[in-house]
Amino acid sequence: MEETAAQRRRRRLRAEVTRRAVALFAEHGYAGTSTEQVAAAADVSRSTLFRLFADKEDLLFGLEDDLLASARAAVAGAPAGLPPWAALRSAAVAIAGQVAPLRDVLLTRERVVAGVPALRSRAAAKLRRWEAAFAEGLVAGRGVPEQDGLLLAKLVVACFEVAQADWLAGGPGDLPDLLTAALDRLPGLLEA
Amino acid sequence: MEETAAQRRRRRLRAEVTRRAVALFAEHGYAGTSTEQVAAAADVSRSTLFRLFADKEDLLFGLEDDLLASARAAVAGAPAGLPPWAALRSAAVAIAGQVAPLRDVLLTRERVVAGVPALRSRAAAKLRRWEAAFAEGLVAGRGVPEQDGLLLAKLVVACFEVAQADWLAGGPGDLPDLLTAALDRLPGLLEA
DNA sequence: CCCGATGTGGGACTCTGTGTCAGAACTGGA
DNA sequence: TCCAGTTCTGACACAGAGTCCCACATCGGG
Repeated sequence: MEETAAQRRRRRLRAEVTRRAVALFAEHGYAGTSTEQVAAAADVSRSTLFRLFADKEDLLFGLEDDLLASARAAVAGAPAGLPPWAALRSAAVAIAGQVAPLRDVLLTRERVVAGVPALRSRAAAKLRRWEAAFAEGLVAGRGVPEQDGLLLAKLVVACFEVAQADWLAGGPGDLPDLLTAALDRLPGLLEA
Repeated sequence: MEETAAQRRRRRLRAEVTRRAVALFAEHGYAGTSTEQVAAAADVSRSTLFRLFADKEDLLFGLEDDLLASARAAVAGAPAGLPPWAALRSAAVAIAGQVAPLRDVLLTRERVVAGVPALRSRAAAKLRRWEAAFAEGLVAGRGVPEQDGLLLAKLVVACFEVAQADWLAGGPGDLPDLLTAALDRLPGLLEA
């Protein structure tokens, strides 16, 4: 099943609407921007808006969904000889490289999300989907026990999160390097 | 500042309303239960309901808030000689002991939350508040660097979560033991 | 050219969450 | 005991989110 023309149009429309919505939120605040205003700014009806996005929050979090699938694949597809943790590391670093070009959008979103508890919940949920994706890659592609897979995934996402916060805040180096540094710090922390 | 009579009454009222709300949600589903029905079942007005709880979701998640503060204290108050990770471990195991008697309520809640994405977001956010509490205990009470504290907190919460899932699902042993087991498994996972 | 399927806009509706307001209940003090 | 100030409560009105339904446009295949 290739990708139909309709699907392609839908994706482009989603991306465009997202772009304008984030801009509006950044300017007038999240609560201060109604879905009607977003719809108007994006030249669609409110009906269509809710057909494209599950809810208002989805306007902010629908961006990196493509990467989720590739995360799962990257874990499962790592060299077969690698032990689980090493495979996970390499996959995470690879994803980090793909996240890099999104820095500006992520920064803007971060600023909007920070002030709204409901959005921070949603962000947390998003991270759990990352955990699930990594875990599934380990379990399905490498036969890692389910509990161990989930635990490992949580570890790597925790490092990712810390590294990304550092990176967005303007820390030195690019995201993959910061992530590697965080991952390397892990064993030492458990001993101390 | 002792606790005023008004504060005590408010807490008891909150607990009672929560009890009835969870029961309603379990019976008719979360979406299928309006805040008006909850208010009626709890013999308060809708106004009062929203004065007691921030929002509808809070009816499910306001239960363990007391434990959050005690988590922070438990970390900061662990024996001064203990290294950070060991202090964190002992605090977490202590908290696990206090969670144990809530098993039934937690199970009911789990069943309601499982089917509603928005509630799962909220649950994720709740876990992050635990992370923040543990991290703050480490940073404020023991001078651990902020990033390390957050990372360690995430590790311990990840273990807690895995252990609690196991415990609620009927795994063998009580929560503190399961938590200890998960914590012990951590170093091995990083090497393999 | 027609026809069914899919996408879109419009509008009505329910429910959540906020704000206001008047009155009830409780407080400490004369 | 009564009074004045404060706090709590219920009733109501309102804006916005999200759902539903229907009429209309648009498009690809016979």
